[in-house]
Amino acid sequence: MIAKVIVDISNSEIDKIFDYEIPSNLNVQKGSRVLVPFGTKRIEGFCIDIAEKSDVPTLKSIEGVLDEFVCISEEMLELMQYMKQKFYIRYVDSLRLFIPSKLRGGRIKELTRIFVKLNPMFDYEDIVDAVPERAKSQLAIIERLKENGEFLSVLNTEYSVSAINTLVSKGLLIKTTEQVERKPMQSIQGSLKEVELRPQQKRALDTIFTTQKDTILLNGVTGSGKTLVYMTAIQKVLDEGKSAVMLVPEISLTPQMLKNFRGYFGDRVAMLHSGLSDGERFDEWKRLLKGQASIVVGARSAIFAPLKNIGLIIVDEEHDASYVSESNPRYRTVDIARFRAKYNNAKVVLGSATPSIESYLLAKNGEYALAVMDQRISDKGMPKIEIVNMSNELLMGNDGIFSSKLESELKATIEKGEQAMIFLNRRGHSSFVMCRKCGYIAKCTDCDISLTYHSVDNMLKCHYCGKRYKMLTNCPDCGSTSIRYGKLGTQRVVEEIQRLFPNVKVLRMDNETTATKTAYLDILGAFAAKEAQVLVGTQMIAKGHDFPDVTLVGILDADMSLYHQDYRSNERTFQLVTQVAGRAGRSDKGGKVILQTYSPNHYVYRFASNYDYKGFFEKENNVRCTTNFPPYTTIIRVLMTSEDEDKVIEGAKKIYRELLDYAQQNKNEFLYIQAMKSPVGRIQNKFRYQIIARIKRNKEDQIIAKFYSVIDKNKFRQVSVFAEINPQNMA
DNA sequence: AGCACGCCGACT
DNA sequence: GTCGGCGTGCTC
Repeated sequence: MIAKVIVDISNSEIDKIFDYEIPSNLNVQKGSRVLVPFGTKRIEGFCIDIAEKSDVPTLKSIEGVLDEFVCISEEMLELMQYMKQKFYIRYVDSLRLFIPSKLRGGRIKELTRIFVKLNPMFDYEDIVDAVPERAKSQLAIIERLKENGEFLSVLNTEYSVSAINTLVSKGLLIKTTEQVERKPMQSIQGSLKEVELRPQQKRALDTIFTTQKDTILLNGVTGSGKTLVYMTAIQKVLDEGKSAVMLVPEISLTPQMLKNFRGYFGDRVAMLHSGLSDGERFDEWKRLLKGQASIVVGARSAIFAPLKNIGLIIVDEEHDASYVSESNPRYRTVDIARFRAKYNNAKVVLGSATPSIESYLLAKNGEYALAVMDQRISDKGMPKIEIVNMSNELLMGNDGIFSSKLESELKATIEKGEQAMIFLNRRGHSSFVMCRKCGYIAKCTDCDISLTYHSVDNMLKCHYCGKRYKMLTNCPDCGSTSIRYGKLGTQRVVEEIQRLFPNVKVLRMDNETTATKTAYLDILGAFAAKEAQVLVGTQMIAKGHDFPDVTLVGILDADMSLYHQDYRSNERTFQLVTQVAGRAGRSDKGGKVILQTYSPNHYVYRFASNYDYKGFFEKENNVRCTTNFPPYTTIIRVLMTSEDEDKVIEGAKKIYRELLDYAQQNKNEFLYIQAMKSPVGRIQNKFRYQIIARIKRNKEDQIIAKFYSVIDKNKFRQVSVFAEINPQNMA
């Protein structure tokens, strides 16, 4: 028999199917991991099929089978083929996503920890006698270990290292390695609360299980009880003997959220997220593979969990950018979810208070079923959003960070002993240019996209077409010289609050203060414990815990993402404002949101302040349609990088020429195609050049395929080339 | 990606 | 003469 093998080397030249003879003594199955001779080396590979015969004249033989289980299912092998044709992902790269990294490399390390116990060669009394009377801590350790040994890591927290080591070197204590069973977040236990479903929740469930469509968009406002709908739906498929996938953005995988699931479903839940060690991940993966767990809760990559017989896949916060993988392999989670749902005859539920324009349009056009929950569970309703015009503040002589309104509200909140969150919008790294007097924003004449200021050459640039403009010295609309560009830091905001309210404790949360994984939870925990009255932060504070005592939310610099050079900036700003506003007024105390902007009349704020998603959608959808942006068109970006600038330029020229040729032959399909230096011209010492095309959608598959084939054909040494579809950011 | 093969310069 | 530089091509 012949095995069709993908070798575990990620290289496009080698991402082919190789044939090997299966020796009769080996049990090689479709989906087995195998060891094969390859060139002069031995290498790991995946058997993706078994065949009777091969066209290759001389074959080598498989040398061994690596695991005692089949690690890639039939379903995943089909998914691999799908990912190849849909996202041009190499076979190996898909396969690597499907299995925990621990499995590769042939060494599955069982978790071992160092265990310390009294040397059983001696009697307890002899050991005590062997220690000098005055070595108090050594005696204490012996006493501690009299009955049972202890893990060294635990012992280290109780006694000094030197005392332990002295005993070990005397041979009175011995160290052994013990296997430990890993159970991530074991301490997290919750309890199930019996909650009656509200009519809207029942209706949503009804839609999920009765619709003929495979995908349901659940548009529920914050606090409408989506989680309960998810859990009830999962319970239902579990009762049918099926399994379920629950995806959340990485940042929402808080202990609280995991607790809910543990409380409801207990041991049937496996978790896959970035906080796990390789070993923990492997253990959880194996529990899923063996069917010991039938629910997986995790971030994006959990969509590849080795579950069988999936009945339901939930994608919470569907609009979140983290569902699109931006580095290789690049894929869209929802597409994978829909593939797996189709294969298993299951349902996909996309939940969000603020669905992406693309998803809502699909729901509107009948591709998805739509379920709406527009009422909050608490009777308080949504907190009122008040828009403050910062241009007026400037006219009144206030050029500070806070408007007088926000300052007085902050004061009142602090005096009442309640909490406030100050949100600083810093999405994106480059800054737009704005007139502080009239709110004029510099935009590209060709693209209707705001320009980005580049301090290096003091120019304004459009990141979509590459057009360059001179930096403004005064406003073309009102002539004011009060032109602002640049960013506001969380640190400065904290200082300002401390200056205004010297006795108030303030916490700060941003990229700098959350360098470690737990720092983020620590800060949120401290705030929840009311150790501080004010929390200042970036996007990070938009999601996460419920803080019942937060009655005021201030949004500074809302415009930052509004005028970011990105066609999605309106959508993102709407989502952000809605989400941040949802932090306020979670309890009976109610709440208030102050939104500071230089563009108080912008429709994003108008709709956001009324929590009018539908209104926003209609408007934004219209804008996308008339300006020819996605989802009505598709943007393709080809990025070429190299340490050698001449080589990238040479390669880019060649690829561009070929693509331009193709574009001219298909003039009707192309709205735009241009080659340029990337907005960030050099990253990690590599020069970056790009080709950007905007195309109509009716033949997009064909055109995208052409782009990939041109890229594939033009391989240059020392130049890496790849394509992105509707890129999330253009750096 | 590795690694062998192979064809040119400067060393014992 | 040969050690070793890295350009080219192959891996069932």
